Amino acid sequence: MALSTQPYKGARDFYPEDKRLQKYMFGKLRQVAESFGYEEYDAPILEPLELYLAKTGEEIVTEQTYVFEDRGERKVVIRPEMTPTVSRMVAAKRQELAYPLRWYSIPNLWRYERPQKGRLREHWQLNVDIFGVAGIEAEYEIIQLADQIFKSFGAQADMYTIKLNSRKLMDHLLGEYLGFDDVQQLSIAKLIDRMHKISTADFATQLDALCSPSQREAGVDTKLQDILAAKQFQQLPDDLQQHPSVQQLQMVLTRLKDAGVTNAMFDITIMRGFDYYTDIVFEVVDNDPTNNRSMLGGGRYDGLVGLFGVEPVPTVGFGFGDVTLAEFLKGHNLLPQMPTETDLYIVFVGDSLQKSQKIIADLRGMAVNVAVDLSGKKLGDQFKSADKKGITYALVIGEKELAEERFTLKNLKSGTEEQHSLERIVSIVKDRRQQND
RNA sequence: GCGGACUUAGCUCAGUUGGUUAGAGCGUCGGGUUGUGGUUCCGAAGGUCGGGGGUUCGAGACCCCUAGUCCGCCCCA
Repeated sequence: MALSTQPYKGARDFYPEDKRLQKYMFGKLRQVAESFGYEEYDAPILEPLELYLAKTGEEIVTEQTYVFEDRGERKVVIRPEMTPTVSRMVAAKRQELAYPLRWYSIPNLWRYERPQKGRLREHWQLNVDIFGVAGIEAEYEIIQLADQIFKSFGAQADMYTIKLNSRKLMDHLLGEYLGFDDVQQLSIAKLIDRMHKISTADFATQLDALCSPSQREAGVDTKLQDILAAKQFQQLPDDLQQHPSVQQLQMVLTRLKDAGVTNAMFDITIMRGFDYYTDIVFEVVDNDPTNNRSMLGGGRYDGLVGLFGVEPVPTVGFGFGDVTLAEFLKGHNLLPQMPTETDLYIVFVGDSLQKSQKIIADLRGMAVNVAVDLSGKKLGDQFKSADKKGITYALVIGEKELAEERFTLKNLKSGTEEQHSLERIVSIVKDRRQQND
């Protein structure tokens, strides 16, 4: 049995054309984050198991992460997410950092589960966080940044929707307002989370099953369904409209609108899991019905840094996975041509390779990316090879060119061919590269 | 962890109710007289039909197991 050439389950090989796409996407992400003053950080891919146990149940950690014992008998996890790590880093330097702290990273993350559409075992995820701002200015800035990412890829406002909700609102609604106990709240929250996946009738049935007989009698379940049908704040009962969390959501949405973000809306069904979020949560979903899933998600988590035994630091952040981003870009036809980094492919007539070494070095010295044909094949095959690599320009060097110090530059896309000095060739080749950027 | 579909050449696939040496297109390689490719012409290589077991005179096809891929569920950081 021969060795398998497949990559590990749920992980991807990045051939140069795949890596080019990744470089393009990450480049834009970095550019936008940095334009808002966010600084890039990184951390080890391994973390001690305890870091995740503190925040999540043991089951989810041991069943859905890569966890193992190292040679020193330490329990180690390959990080499934970045938030605990960045919280740890901030806590470690709690006193000496300048707030508000604006950080971002594009970590490689792993989760142990069965791969499916838009969800692999290994992926990259942009993480953007702002630390030290208790007010909604933080939400406003972070969501604006998220929106700017989509715009930077050329997305139109009708291609995606930014949905906001508040965990405080939901806690108040399910707890004080409707009177569900803690266990019920958790189950109902999970039910609401997958509300869009099931039919209204199924939702009603499952909700009914979670209510006590007296709650059913009082019509609590229908009351909740009515509220969940609300598309705007005005459709909420007056009591809820007066709740501070609603006021805050309204303010964030108003500010976003003023900033030209027209596709942000209130969506009471957005739950964002159920772990560390403490207040406003948000998601960006693809409007393409065939990819109707959340691409980017985040919210406020004011409690995490404090878990490390330091004064808590209010935080708002989001994560944005590379797989869902790529699907969005493909689905909406937003991917540009991504040419190779190689500017020039040098082909030889006869045995001129050795005599051309200085010319090649000079070209590289002038910041041209030069690949040299070493095949010794006939000229036509050398052109074929350059074209297959996607390189636009081929430079022919033979006895004639070496003697005249004028070289034949062939554009392989158009088929045209001209003789120029080395300096002229450098400027032509660089012009083309700038047009692509 | 559970369920469904799929797996034939490097890639995309065809292969009739089980019947001789398993096919196509694209790609790859070689050639069409030694300084011009991507279009064309000629030719070639390339497959224990995912792996193992079974039924049968005979299996790419039928049955069982197993691996992998994809799609759902659970879960979602």
